[in-house]
Amino acid sequence: MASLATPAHGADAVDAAAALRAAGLKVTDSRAAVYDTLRTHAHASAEDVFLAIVERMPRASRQSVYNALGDFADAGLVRRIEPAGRPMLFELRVSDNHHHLVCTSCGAVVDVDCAIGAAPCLEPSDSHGFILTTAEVTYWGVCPACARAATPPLTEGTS
Amino acid sequence: MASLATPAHGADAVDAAAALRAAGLKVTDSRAAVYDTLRTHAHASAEDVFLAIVERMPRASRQSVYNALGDFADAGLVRRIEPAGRPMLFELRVSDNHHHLVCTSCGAVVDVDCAIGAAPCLEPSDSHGFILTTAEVTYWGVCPACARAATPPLTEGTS
DNA sequence: CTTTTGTTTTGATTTCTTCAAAACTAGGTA
DNA sequence: TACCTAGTTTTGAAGAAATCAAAACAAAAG
Repeated sequence: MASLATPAHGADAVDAAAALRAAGLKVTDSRAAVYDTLRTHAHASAEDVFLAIVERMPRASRQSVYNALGDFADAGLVRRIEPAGRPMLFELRVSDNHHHLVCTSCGAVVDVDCAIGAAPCLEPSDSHGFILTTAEVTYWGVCPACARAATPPLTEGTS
Repeated sequence: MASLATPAHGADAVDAAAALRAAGLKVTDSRAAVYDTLRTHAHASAEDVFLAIVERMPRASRQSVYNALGDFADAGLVRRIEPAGRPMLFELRVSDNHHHLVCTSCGAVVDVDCAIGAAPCLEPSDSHGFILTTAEVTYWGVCPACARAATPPLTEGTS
């Protein structure tokens, strides 16, 4: 195995750099690491990202993660979601109108495509004069894993 | 004017007390005040409620407002909404499935009835095995007042 | 009136996010 | 290549919102 031209995550690094440059952002190791983390961890919080990158980059700081995520969001590279009662989450999927399913028990988040047709929920019954920009749909429920965990062991209870 | 049987907000107080009792909650001045505040201030934050009642009840505390609002929510007397990036808001309108329009500029919140039919957004394209309980729709836009304020004075600019 | 259960107060604490300024570095320029 | 400069990262502190905990207190029942 050639020890020179093939760093473990070479391809990723290149892609992240390209994506950052395309968005008009200066490329740094820190930003590339944040970007790559979002590729493997959909719906990651700032803390999640920090914990993921601090292993490889011991000098990374939470603040730089917040900076990077904020810059990405401003540049349209990332979408920020904030389910009630939970820290912000970030995702790379930005070019479509999709919604989220959130587990009330563990906070797990899953993407869902828009329910009916293209953008159904974008038209409220009465806009009250607001100039609308987006419609956000959040489905709340219990994920399969939590539902299973919550169900009694089945050795007693249901007769 | 009879000084005895007609306290300024007697009717309200009675109604609030009745509502609290009906929900199985002990009736206190503090709770009644919180409840009444929600009747006049739809979509109030805990701080809003506190500021509203502290005028009449100088000894009121933020904590008791949080307690009351939490208890109300648990009892189904109140609905809690948490628009991204803003403090929680509370509303008395609980017995229907309605959604919210939030101003990205000033945070103003307005109720909107469900867009299509009864509960359209309650059915995602794929529930991913989740046991769904609610679907929450938030429309984001700029309210009339903020739109007006943001528009240049119209004495120069548009020719 | 007394008791009991639950509420309010007080004050501290936690969690998440943002602010600010000094040290540093990517990318352009001579 | 060496330098400059705008922009980034670090460090540490501060802020906002909500929650926790225990002692003082009050509503409703007996």
